[in-house]
Formats: sequence, C-alpha cells, structure tokens
Amino acid sequence: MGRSPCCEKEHTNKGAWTKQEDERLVAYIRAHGEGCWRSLPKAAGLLRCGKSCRLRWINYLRPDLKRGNFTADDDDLIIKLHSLLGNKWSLIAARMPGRTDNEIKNYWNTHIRRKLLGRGIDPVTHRPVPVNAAAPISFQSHPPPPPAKEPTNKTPRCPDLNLDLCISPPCQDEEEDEADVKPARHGLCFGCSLGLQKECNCSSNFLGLTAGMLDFRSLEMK
DNA sequence: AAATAGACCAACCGCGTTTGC
DNA sequence: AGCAAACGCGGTTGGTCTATT
Repeated sequence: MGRSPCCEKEHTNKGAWTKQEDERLVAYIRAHGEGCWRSLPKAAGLLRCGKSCRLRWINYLRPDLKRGNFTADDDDLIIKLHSLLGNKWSLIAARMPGRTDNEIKNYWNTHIRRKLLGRGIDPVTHRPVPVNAAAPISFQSHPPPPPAKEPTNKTPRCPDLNLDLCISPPCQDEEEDEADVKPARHGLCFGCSLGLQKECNCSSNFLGLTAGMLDFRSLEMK
C-alpha cells in the first residue's frame, strides 16, 4: 500500500559531493529535467538519496544561480522581506532570482543578523532593542529570557515590542529607526527604490502585500 | 610559524504538508 | 477517507577557510 520507501539509506553516500557526482547529476537533469527526485539517483547512477540530489541541484548546481557577494541593495531587500515574512526563506528566495533559500538563510545568520544587532535592531522583531540589551554586541542572539513571560513591570522597555513571532508587518505606528529598513512607507515603494519595479505591484502594494495583510499565495513564483 | 578563535557555507536532519494509492 | 511516502522547508551541524594572537 502507498509508496515505496524514499531511499535505502545504507546504500547511499553522504557528505560532500564529488565532481563526478555533480557531473552525473547535472547531465541527468539536463537530459531529463527536474522532478521525481526519488527515482533520479538510481536513474542517474548516483549513490545518493533523492533528497540529497534535490538539495545539491537547488543550492549549488542550478545554472541560474548568481553565486556571488550580496550587494547593499540585496541586504536591504532581504531585511525588508524578512521583516514582512519572517524566516520564510523560500519565500524570500523566490523574490530574489538567482539566490537560494539556503544561501539567504546562511547570509542572514552570518551577516545581517549581526549588522542589525550592531544597529541596535532586533533581527527577529526588526525593532529597536532596549539599550542595555543592544550593547555590547554579544554572540547570544537574545538575552536570556526573563523567568516569566510577562515583562517585568519596572522595565522601561519598548511597550510595543512584538515578541510573538507571528508573521505580520511590524507595528504601524512607530516612526523611529525604521527609515533605513522600511523606506517603502515613505513615498516610493521599496521595490521601486531598489530598481525592482518588475518585482513589485507598487501603489503601496509592495510584493503584492496589501496594507496590513499578508497573502503568501501572491508571493509564489510564477 | 604555529595555535586558536571566529566566520562561512555546504549538507544533513527532522518535521509539516502534499500527494498517490 | 485514511494511510503512508514524497516533497519541501527551516533549523542545525560540521568541515574548511581566514584572521588574529
């Protein structure tokens, strides 16, 4: 009943891909196209599980990958998208042609997070962190949580700090420290300001997001 | 020059969702 | 309709490279 198992783990290679394996995978996909990852390894003569083949192709071998440094514009776009979408790396990647979710995720974790923390911005909420927590920059992404969920009543912290991780546009009524990450609200659409008009629907509907509402379906790749 | 720490990134793992039977 | 496999995604790990001491 149902389907057969995904792969025989005991007969599959693991770890770094060799040049020969890459060549085989590329050759096979060039000849037969993507898809059916389950049967691909056998058909291509690879001792890998389909999952691994898919990952290797998507993250490394695909011919349309950019593979290069992220520009400042890329940074801004990622920050903006992350503020809207959270850790939905695949959705973010879908808006950045030539970039993979894994690449963006890695870049976020190694560069942008640090950058935002350095600016005193919480990389999760995209809001200013309380001064005592912002500096010095620690490698702990967040200070240890307080014993209780409720903020201690004496803390003069940002009252609107959104610590729940629901995906929604950040608070609409705050003005400070946002100009650098959210220029879209002030006139020109963010996408347009980065020269990405074709990527946006503009008219204050950046990325197909109508004001205050997220519709992931509208973000799918065509 | 060697040792160590930190940064980077490819790849794996586990889980939720989708799809085929 | 329900089960199980395939797929896709996000989090995490581990190896390698680079900078610093």
